[in-house]
Amino acid sequence: MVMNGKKIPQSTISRLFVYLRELTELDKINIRTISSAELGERTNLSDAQVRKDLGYFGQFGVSGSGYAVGELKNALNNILGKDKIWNVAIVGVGHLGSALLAYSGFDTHGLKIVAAFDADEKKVGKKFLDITIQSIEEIKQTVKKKKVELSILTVPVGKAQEVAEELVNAGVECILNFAPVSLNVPENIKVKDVDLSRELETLSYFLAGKNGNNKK
Amino acid sequence: MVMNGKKIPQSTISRLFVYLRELTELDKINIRTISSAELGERTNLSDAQVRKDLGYFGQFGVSGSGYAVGELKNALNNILGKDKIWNVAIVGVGHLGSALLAYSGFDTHGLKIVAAFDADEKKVGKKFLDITIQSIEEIKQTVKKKKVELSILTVPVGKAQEVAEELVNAGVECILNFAPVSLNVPENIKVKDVDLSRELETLSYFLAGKNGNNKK
DNA sequence: GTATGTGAACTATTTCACAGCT
DNA sequence: AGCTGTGAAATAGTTCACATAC
Repeated sequence: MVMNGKKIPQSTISRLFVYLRELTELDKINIRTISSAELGERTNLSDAQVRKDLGYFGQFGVSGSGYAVGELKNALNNILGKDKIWNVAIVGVGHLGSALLAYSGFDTHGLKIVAAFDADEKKVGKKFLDITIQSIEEIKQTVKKKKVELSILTVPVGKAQEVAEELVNAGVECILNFAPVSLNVPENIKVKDVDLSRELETLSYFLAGKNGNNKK
Repeated sequence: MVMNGKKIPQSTISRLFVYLRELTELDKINIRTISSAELGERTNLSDAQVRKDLGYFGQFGVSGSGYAVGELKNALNNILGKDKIWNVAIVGVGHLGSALLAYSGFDTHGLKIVAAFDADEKKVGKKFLDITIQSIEEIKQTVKKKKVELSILTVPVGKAQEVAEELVNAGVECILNFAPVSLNVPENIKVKDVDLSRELETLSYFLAGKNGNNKK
């Protein structure tokens, strides 16, 4: 992406959320200022990395003393669009899907689960907290009615492409895909893959000692 | 990492697993050869990327015709150390932990869950399939006894560092960390972070339209 | 003195492009 | 003719290092 003519790495965005989380903690325990070195220490990143990341968005620090925790927190909240609450749908209420449904952490991140879908007729109609599981056929109308903006895809590999198309068709623009398959969707749809087996496999590869180093 | 004097990107390793998965499918449906362009098509990667990745490990292709599916599959299985089965422990049997415990996909990836731990006394002793949940105190002896090589950390943020240290102390060298916190562990321990909230947050940031493009 | 902000240098990774093999 | 293998070019991302601000 581009900002003020500078290109901002995707990884910078991801780290901003980490800084924000840390700043929120610091704020709670009444720490008022922090240097890039300290913030880096707490997040396992270099001081230069912290400054560079923040530098893409403006000048938040004070030479000689560091960053004002509260101010920087607010700035990041603003930059990251955390003022808004996003409506999320979970598609596929198997083990992983129901774990995510039950996971309470999302609210604190501006994400609200408003719907859940499953192809299994036996599951349809069941309630999970305050969400009633609906059938896949109802995706389109529910996405519109509940203004779903983001969806989490936790269906089996074989169904993933098909369901993804249904979501796109219904107007969803962002998909967090847990199926270990590459989804083919239009350019304007943002897909993020989370492939748990692959993460583990990659780890085990490194464990096998076939690598030359062990750096993170 | 280094191989034949060439440096191999971490991301190449990760993609190798994707190729392997695809090749296994192709093999099942009796497709004998495939070009880098076709394999790239199926995995949403460029032909050049496919060839470059494979090129780090040797010459597997035939000019003019492509790669022999079976051969390449075997080569990758070998390179990635998928001949071995890795023993995995899950620490923290909450929603996510139990979803992973129940997730059957691991076996097909050479990963075998051999133990599960939880701090909650009420959960200790309960069985999940053929795994009995043990208390955190038993980590050290069980890791040794069951030869746990890889662990999945699904405990609350506040406990993560402490439990990670216990795992390291018990001899575990690889941790897949689901807690949204940076673990401080010795250099030789391989940690991979999977931060679900962060993935979603990053997606929502892009959804907010504050980015300049929508490329994946 | 201490810590930021930022070009410049460095490192990593991807894409290009084409010689060479079948 | 078609497709690989691979240096070279291009692009992306990180770290350095220092002038500048408080």
